[in-house]
Amino acid sequence: MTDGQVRVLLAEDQGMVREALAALLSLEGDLDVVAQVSRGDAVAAAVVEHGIDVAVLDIEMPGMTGIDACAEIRRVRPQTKVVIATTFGRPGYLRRAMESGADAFLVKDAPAAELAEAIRRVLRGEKVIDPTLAAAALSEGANPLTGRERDVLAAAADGSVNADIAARLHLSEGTVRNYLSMAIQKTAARNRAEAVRVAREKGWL
Amino acid sequence: MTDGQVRVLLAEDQGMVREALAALLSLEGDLDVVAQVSRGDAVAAAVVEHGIDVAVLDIEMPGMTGIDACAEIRRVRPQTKVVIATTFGRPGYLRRAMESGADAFLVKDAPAAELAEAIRRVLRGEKVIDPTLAAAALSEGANPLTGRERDVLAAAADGSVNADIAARLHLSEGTVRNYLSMAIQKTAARNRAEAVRVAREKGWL
DNA sequence: GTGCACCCGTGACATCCGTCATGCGGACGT
DNA sequence: ACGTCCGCATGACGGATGTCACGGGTGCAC
Repeated sequence: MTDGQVRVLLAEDQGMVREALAALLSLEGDLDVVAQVSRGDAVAAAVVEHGIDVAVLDIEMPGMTGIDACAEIRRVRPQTKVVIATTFGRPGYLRRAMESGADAFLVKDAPAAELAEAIRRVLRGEKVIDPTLAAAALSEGANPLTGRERDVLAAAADGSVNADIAARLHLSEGTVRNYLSMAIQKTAARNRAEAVRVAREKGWL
Repeated sequence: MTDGQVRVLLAEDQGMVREALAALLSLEGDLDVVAQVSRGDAVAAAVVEHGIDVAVLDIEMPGMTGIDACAEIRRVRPQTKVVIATTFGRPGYLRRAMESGADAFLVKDAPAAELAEAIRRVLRGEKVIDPTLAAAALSEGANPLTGRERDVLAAAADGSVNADIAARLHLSEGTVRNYLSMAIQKTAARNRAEAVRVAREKGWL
C-alpha cells in the first residue's frame, strides 16, 4: 500500500452492503479498506492486527454490537478512530455510542459522500454528529429504568408470559409484575408491548 | 451510454447503501446504473421513463414495498426483469415476491458478487433463488390467516389495546377479541405479542 | 340450493395483567 | 445513624385478555 493512505476497517454483517461500501470507499483515492469483518466480536483483533486508522462499525451485528466493539477498540488501540454507521438513528444509540468513545455517528439514510467525509474529519480530530440527532439525544435525558426493570422488560419483549420471565430470571411472578408495572409507567405506556416499543425507540433496552 | 449496456435501476431507501451498491455495480463493465430511487412508489415511473432492463428492489421502503412495486412493474413494463434484494430472508417474503412476478430473490447477507451474477442470469431468462430459502418457503405452507385476522393482528402489533384496534378497524371490541384469539391459535402462540412475532417471522403480516 | 368459508356480532367465563399497599434486607451517601 | 434507592417478595383488586358457544349475513363452488 502507498504511504499516506488511510487504513480503514469495515464491520458490517450484511455481506452485500459491506462489500458495496468497500467498493465505494475504494473510489476515494486516499482511503484503503484493508480489513472487513462480519461479526462484532472480530473487530478488536482485526484492528490490532492491521493497524487500523479508522474503523467503520455497524451497530447490529452478531457476536457483539458495534457500540461494545467500539469500547473494546478504545481499550486495545486508543489511537484508532471509530465511525458508527447504523440503520436506526435512535437517540439512545447515539448516546451510548458517544459514551463508548465513538468519534462519529452516521445514519445510513445519509448520502454516501458523508461517509468518506466523516472519515477524513475524524482523522483531523473532529467529532461528527447529526445535529438533529444530537438535540434529540440531549432532550431525552438518561435511561430512567433500573437494571432489573430493563432485564424484565427485555425478557418480556418476545411475548413471553410472566411465568416464563420469572423462571428465566429466577424471580417470583409477582415481582415480575411489579417491575413490569414500573417499566410501563416510566415509558408512559399502557401495556408491556407498548413499553417495549417505546423503550426500544429511546434506546433504553 | 455504450450500446449493449444493461440499464439498471436501484430502489433502496438508505442512501448510503444505495449509492454504495451503485458504485459496486458500476465496477462491472456491462452494467449501467441509470436510475436510483429511494421510495417504492417512485419505482414504476422511473422504470418506464428510463427504459430499465433490470430493477433491483429492496422490500422495506417508504411509500410502497418492493414486492408491490414489482407487481406494478409487471403491469406497466413486463419485459423489465426484477431482482428483489432484502435484509430479511423470510420465507413469506420470498413467496410473495414470486407471486408478484420477481425473477430473483437475494438476501443482503450474500456476497456482493452474487448481485451482479443474478442480474446477468435473470437477463438470460433464468430465475435466481436461494435453495435454502426456497425449501423453507415450501415447507411452511400458505398463510393460514384470513384477511381480517391479519388486519387485527397487524393493528395489535404496536401494543394497542382492544378498544383502539376496534375503533381503528370499525369493529366491536368482542369481534377484535375473537379474531385475535383465532390468530393466536393459528400461530400456536400464547398471547398476541407472541402471535405477532411468529407471524412476522413467517411473513404472514 | 346446499354446503362452506369468511365476516361480524353477543354473552359468559377463567385467566392473565397492571396497579397498589406493604414489608424486609442491603448498599450507598451525608 | 439516618434517609434513600434498589432488589425482592406477598396479597388483594379491577380491568384487560383469551376462549368458547352461539347467532346471523354474504358470496362462492360443486
